[in-house]
Amino acid sequence: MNATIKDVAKKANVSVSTVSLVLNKKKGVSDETKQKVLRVIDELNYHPYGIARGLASKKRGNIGFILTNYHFSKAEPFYTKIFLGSEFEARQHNYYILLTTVENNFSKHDIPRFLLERNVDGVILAGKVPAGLIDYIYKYDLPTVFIDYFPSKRKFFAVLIDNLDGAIQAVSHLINKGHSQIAFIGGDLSHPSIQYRLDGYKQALQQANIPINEELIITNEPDTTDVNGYNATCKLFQTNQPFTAIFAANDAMAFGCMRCIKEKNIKVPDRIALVGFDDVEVAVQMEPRLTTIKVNKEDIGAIAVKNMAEMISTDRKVLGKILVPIELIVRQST
Amino acid sequence: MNATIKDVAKKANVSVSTVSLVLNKKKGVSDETKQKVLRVIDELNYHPYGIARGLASKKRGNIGFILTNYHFSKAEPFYTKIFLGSEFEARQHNYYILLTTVENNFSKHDIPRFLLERNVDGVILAGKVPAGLIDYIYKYDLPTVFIDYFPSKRKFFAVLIDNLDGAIQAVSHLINKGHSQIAFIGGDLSHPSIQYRLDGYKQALQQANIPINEELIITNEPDTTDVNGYNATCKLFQTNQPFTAIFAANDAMAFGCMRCIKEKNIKVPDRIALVGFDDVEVAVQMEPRLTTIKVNKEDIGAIAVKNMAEMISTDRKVLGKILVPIELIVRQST
DNA sequence: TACTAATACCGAAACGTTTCGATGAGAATT
DNA sequence: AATTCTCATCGAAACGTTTCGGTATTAGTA
Repeated sequence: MNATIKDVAKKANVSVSTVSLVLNKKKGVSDETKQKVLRVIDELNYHPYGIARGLASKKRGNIGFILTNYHFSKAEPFYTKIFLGSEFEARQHNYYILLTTVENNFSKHDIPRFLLERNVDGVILAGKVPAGLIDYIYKYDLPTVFIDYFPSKRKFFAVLIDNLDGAIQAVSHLINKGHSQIAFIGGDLSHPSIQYRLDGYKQALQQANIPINEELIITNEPDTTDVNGYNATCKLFQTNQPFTAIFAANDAMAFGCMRCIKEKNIKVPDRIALVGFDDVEVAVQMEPRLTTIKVNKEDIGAIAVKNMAEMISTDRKVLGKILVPIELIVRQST
Repeated sequence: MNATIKDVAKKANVSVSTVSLVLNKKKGVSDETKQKVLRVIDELNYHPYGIARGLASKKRGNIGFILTNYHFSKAEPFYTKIFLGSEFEARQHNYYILLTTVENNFSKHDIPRFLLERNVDGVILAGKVPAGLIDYIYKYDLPTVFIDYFPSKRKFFAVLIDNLDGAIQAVSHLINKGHSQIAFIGGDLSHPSIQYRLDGYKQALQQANIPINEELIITNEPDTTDVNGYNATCKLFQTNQPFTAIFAANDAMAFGCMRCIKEKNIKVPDRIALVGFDDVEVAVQMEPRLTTIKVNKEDIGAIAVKNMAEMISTDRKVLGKILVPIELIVRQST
C-alpha cells in the first residue's frame, strides 16, 4: 500500500542502500543521483517507516518523560507546562515524548513499559520521583535529565529553578518598597526548592542590613498548599510580632495567606504587602492580583529536552545543574 | 547485552517460534514447555523488544493524541486532564499515547510525524482541530476518535459531554431554589457545546412553564473566557431587566461574571444566584464557591482510549456519539 | 491394521530499514 | 604502463520479532 524504500530504489534505478544514503543525508552520492532519488521520493510520496528504521539503526527517536501521578494531576499545571515545553522542543529535534506517570509508592512491577521494551533513547524525570525507579534507570545507563529535583547520592544532570535568586529579588523588592518587617511563610523544608527560597529571603535581608526575626519565619507546615498558607498566616498573626509584608514560598500558599488576611479585614497592599513564587495562573485571578516570581515552565522543559538531544547525539553524559532564570512580576499586592 | 528471544529459545531447548507463542499467549504449546519457557524468561530477565515486535506484527502499540496548541496551553487544564485520563487508560490496554499539538492555521507541512512514519494504530483528536488535518487523517483510514468536537460532514465516532442534560440540571436547580427570572450568559454559539447549553437552558424553563425572556440571554460575546463573562454580565445589567439568577455557559465566564457582580456590591447568592459549567479548579477557589456542573475530564479521555483500543483489536470502526454524564455540584453561589 | 485428525513443535520467510564490506571505473601517482 | 587511490554504487547481512507452512508424534477412528 505505502511505498517502501525498495519501490523508490527500483523506480530511480539505484540500489536500496543508495536511497538510504540520500535519506540520511550521508555523503558518497553524486549530486545527479541524489536529485533523481529525491524526485522519485517526492513522486511516490515516500516516507521512511519509523519502526523499521529504528530496528536497523538502534535509535528510537523517543524520549521518556516520567513524573508522579500526583504531580500530573495537581490543580495548577506546573509540570504540565514543563511537559508541554518538552513536547515543543522535542519536535524541533525530531523526538517524541513518551509520557508516563508513576505512583509514589513504586514497586518493580510498575517499571515504565518504555524502559522494558527499550523504547526510548533517554529519560527525563520531572519532580520528586521514587528512588527505586531512579535506581532502576541508572542500571540501564540511559541519558537522564532531572527537572526541579535531583537524587542526593548520584551523579546527575538537572534543570532547576533559580530559587535563591528568585527569593532575593522578591524580598529586595519589598525592601525597596520600604518594608523592613517582612515575614516568610513556607513548609516542607526537605524539598531543596523551599530551602533555597528561605535562604534567599535571609540573604536579601542581610544585604539590606535588616536583622532576621526568627519569629516571622513560619515553616512548620507539612506542605506548600493553599490550606497550609492559610494556617501559616494564622500562626503568624498569633505571634503578635509586627510586620508589614509577607513573602510566601509559593503562589498556592500566598493564595491561602490572602484568604486569612481578608478574613481579618486587613487591606492588601495598604497594610500588608504580599509576594508569591511561581506565577501560576491563579496569581492573576487573585484580588488584588499577586506580585510574584515568574518561572518560565515551558522553558524548563525545553532546556531539558535540548540537553537530552545533545547527550543522545554526542553519546556522552552531561553532568551538573542548569539554573533557569526567574523574573519578578510586580502586580497589585505590593 | 540484553537477552533476545533466541537466547531464551536456546536455553529452554525450544525453537524461537515456540517462545513467541508463549510470549503471545497463543495455544499450541504444552503446559510443560510453557512453564519451562516462562521460567527461562524469568531467569534471563527477558522482555521482548518492542520495535522488532512492531515491525513483524504491524502493530505499533501507540495511539496518537492530537490537540491544538491553544487547547493545551490554556490556563485551565481541561484538555490536559482528558489527556491524563487517556494516558492512564492507555496503560491498561498496553498502549502509549503519542501527544502532539498542532497550530490552528494548519498546513500540510506540519502533519504529525507519527502519521508520516506510521507510528500509531489510531488517532484521538481532542477539541476543535483544523479541518485540513482531519481530511488528511481520513485518507489514512485509521481508527479515529473525536473528543468534545466532531467534524460536520463526515462519519465519525465522538466522545462528548452531555451539555444538554447539564444545562437542564443547572437551570432546574435554580428553579427549584425558587428562581424564575434566570439569565444566560454565553458566547461562540458556533461551538456545538455552547449551543447545547443554551438549548438546555431553554428546555428547563419550558418544562417549568417559565416564559423565556430573550433579553436575559446574552450570547454575543466572541468567546467563553473570563473577560467575556465580565462583559456579558455588564450588558445584562444594562438591559434593566430584573433577574435573580445567572447560568453561565462555563466556569470561566462565571468567574468574570462574579467580578462584575462584586463591583456592583451585589451579594451572591443572596440577591443573585450563579451557576457555572465544567467544574474547573478555580470554581472551588471562587468566593463564594461556585455551584457548577461537573464534567469528569479524566473519564472522557479514558472512554476515548477504551473505544479506540476496541476498534483496533476488533479491526472495525465504531460510529456514533457517546455522551458522558455530568453531575450537579451545589456549592455556595446558589 | 491402516488411515485420518489433532497436537506440539520447528524452520524459514517476512517486516523495512541501516550499515559494512566489496566492486568497478576513473583519476592520480609512480 | 602499472599501481594506487578515490569515489559512487551495490549486495547482503543484520536488527528481533511474528507468522505460516510443514513435520513428527500421538490419539482417534474405521
